[in-house]
Parts: sequence; C-alpha cells; structure tokens
Amino acid sequence: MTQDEALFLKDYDPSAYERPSVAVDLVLMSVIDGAPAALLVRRDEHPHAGRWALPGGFVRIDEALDDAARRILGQKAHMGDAYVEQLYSFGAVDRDPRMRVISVAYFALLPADRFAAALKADRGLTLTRIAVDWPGETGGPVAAMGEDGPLPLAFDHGDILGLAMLRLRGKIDYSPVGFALLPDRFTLRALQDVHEAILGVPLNKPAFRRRMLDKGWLEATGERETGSSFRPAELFRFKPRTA
Amino acid sequence: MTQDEALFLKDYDPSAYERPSVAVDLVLMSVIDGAPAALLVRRDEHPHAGRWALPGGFVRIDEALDDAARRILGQKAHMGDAYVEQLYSFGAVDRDPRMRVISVAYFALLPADRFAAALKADRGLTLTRIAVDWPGETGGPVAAMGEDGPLPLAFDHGDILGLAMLRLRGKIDYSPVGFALLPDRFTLRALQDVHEAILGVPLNKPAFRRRMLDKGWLEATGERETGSSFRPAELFRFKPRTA
DNA sequence: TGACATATATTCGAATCGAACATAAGTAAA
DNA sequence: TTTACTTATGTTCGATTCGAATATATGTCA
Repeated sequence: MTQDEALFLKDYDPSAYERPSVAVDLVLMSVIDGAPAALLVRRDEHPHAGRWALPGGFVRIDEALDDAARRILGQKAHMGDAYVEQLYSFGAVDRDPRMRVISVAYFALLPADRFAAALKADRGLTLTRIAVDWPGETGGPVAAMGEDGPLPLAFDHGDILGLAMLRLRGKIDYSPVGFALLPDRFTLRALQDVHEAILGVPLNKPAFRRRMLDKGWLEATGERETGSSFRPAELFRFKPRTA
Repeated sequence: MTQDEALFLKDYDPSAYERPSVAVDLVLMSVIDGAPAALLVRRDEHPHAGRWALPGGFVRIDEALDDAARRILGQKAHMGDAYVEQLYSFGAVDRDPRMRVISVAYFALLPADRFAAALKADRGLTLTRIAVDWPGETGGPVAAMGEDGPLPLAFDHGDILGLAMLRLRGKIDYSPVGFALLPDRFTLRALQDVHEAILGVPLNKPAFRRRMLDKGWLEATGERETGSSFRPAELFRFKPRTA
C-alpha cells in the first residue's frame, strides 16, 4: 500500500512533473466535385518539412479545447464559423519527434465555396481530395490526393484523416451533419451527392428522398434552382429545430 | 501578416508557454441487477472532498494516453484487463479549481463479478447504479445513485458519466461491446438483460435472439446453464473473429 | 407423472427499403 | 408552336426486417 500512497502523493502534485504540450489539429472537410476533400498546410520547417499537415496549434493555458479549435479555424485556416466537433485525442509518445505532444483532433464541415478565400489568402494551404479505399465502416488510413498522386503527410495526420472519414460515414445518415457541407439552400440531388461522396456508394434516389423528407430536417422554400437546362429542382433549407 | 508570423513563431516554441496538465479519467461500467453501474472513488482531499469522482490520474511524460488508461485501471481501480475505449476529452478552463487540467476520458466495460475484489481491496471505492432519465439517445447528465439518493460528484464527472452512457447506448446494438459486460459464457437471456439495462427499454425476445444470432458474433457451446428450476438455456460464447 | 416456467421456434402483419416505372416541368431546337 | 430531351417528382411492388403473438420443447419439482 505504500506504493499506492506514494503514487497518490505524486499525482496530487503534478506540477512537480513534466507536462506534455497539448495541441489541437483540425480536419477541415468538404465535398468538392463529388468527392470528400480536406484542407492541408504545407510544412516549411523541421520536422516533416515539405510534408502536408492538418492546420493546428497549441492550446493556451487559459483557453478551453473547443475555443482553441475555433481560434485555429480562424487563424490557421482563415475560416469563419463552421460546424465543429471533437473527434479523438492522439497520444502516442513519439508522434512528434520534437517533444511530447498530445493532440486533440477536431473536425469541421464546410460548404465547398467557403474555401476559396482561404486558399487565396494563404498559399501554403491546399484542398485535396481524400481517397478512401475501405468499404463501409471498416476504417483505416486514407490518402490525400495531390496532382501527382498521394501527398506525404506529416506526423500521424493520415490516421487522423482516416478517423475523421470514418466518423463522418458513421454519422451522416442518422444525424444532420450533411447540411453543414451545403449552402443555405440546396436541392435534394445536391444533398444526395454529398451523401454519396461521403459514403462512397451510389444511393437509391426515391428512397433517399423519402428518408430525408421523413426525418423532418428539411424545409421546402418553394423556390427552384436556376441555370439548369431541364426541370429545375426545388430548393430546400435545413430546419434547425424540430420544435 | 505580421500578427500571423508572430503567432507562428510562438506556436513553434511551445516550451516558452505554460502547459496544461493532462489527466485520464476512467468510467468503469458494468450492469448489476439489471441496471448500469459505474465505479467511483470517494475524494478525501480538497477540492471536492467528500464528493465522488471517477478513478483517474495524470498522464506521464513518457506514457501514451491508452497506456495511462490501462495503468489507472490497474492502480486506481484495482482491475485487470478490460475492454477500454477512449470517450472524449474535457478541456474547460475551470474544470479543476487547482490548475488547468485537460482530462481524456476513457470508458471500460467489465462483467459484474469482476468488481468484488477491487471493492474489498479499496474501501474508498463504490459501485453505484447509474440513473438515466433521458430517453433514447437524447443525452444529458446522469445520476450516480447511492443508498440515500444521488451521490454528489466531483468536477465535471457527471458530464463524463452522461457521455459514457450515451456512447454505450449508441454502440451496443451495432457493435459487440455488450459481450464485455458478460462472463465468458452466457445465455441469450443474460445478453438481452444487459442490452435492456443499457438501453433502458424492454426488447422483443424473439427479435433480439434473431438479430444476435444473425450477426455472427455468437458461438454456441452446446453446454447449458445450471441451477435453474426450469428449462436451462444454452450457453453461448463471443466469437472473436468473423474469419 | 404432471404442473410449471422458461427456452426455442414459427407465423403473421406492419414498416422500411430498393428497384422499376410513370408522370411533371422545365429548356432548347425544329 | 411543337416536339425532343433531361431531370425532378411521385407511385407501385416485392424483398427484407422487426415486433407481437402463438406454438412447441425441455428442464425442475411436487
């Protein structure tokens, strides 16, 4: 029991012990041209210079984790408000060769058009297609596809991307997260395209329509899309509250 | 852009900044007498002396998060191996009045009989029934019921318990976590009791049996339960691999 | 041997989903 | 003005799943 007591006292005064750094990394996802995509930052410095990393930063001592995620969304990704959700915490000892860093990963979902300004403002950013080579919810790593094949990723950010895709696949058909990937008004076809991109499989159109309308998440606007050379679809809006 | 550069440099040398402490807290869950239960530790010291807390401890500088969870499972909860899964990271600034502590919560699942030795070895431990007053997957806080009503909980541990229950409810019928709450061999009725306790609703017996057998998770042993004064049920075993 | 309690199996109707098909509503070209 | 064309929207039908009810099986115990 003396060992237990010693441990207890040690734990009671953690200031005597070296503390890890805590970072937040952001998986900023969207759907571009029918495929999932994520925002990456080119690393200029050691370690992993030249590789691509998730936007991230260290959590400040007086800043909540969620606040750090939103700050990095603005500072590193040059993005305004977005749907943000905590994903998982990565804590392998050697995941950063410089020092012990525990990373709390978040993922954020945004409509495709929200990336244009950020990409123009910061040339170190890129928006890459995410290639998922596992079916359903098998899980595993994914590839960030550049112009000439998969981009080399820094740290364990490939694992983080893979987990983000897995979480998204798992949530999209029983939670309203898909709407965060679309503009304010959208057609049912656009919503289905988003679901198909995330799930990686084609979906049955009438069944998808029925399911979505039955969930009560959608509100018909009465407006129709413009610019199509065929019958225009009705525009819907996400109904925030089930009331 | 100078502000961005300054931020970049600051982030690059986090040793110059104060680091939070990182702790792991464990939600050790089981099903006792048809109700979910969790292991709590009575706090003797300030802060929250007299309140009940989850077993936890600080993550060491050379220890992975998952390893810390398993160490605390042994040292603080006096438990051997168990199903352990990361739950969520709690990072509000004032969640611990002493100092900034970020807690990575894990939950562990164990059969009811595995708690007896721990409760005898450490009188500061208690195994309390968890009262969930929200239906389905609404989510929210839960109560840890003592002999005379709900126990006062320390820190944000009520929120952690609530999230653990929510996660468990969400996973139990499409993932094989339920088996971690049962001994090696068990009857289908026992499995259904566990599911009903977690979900908080009665289930249809033939449908439950069909679903479980169709999933291919179960292996019939050919043995039967003993000690019943009626027809004994067949004992099943969890089939680890789908092959 | 038979009452009893529960395990196990079967059947049936409701709800859900995928697939095929039918109809509607726009544009664009004849 | 009409017709071809393309996609939106709606309907129907069969397969599957699930809950509920019912039937049968199998052990203990009086």
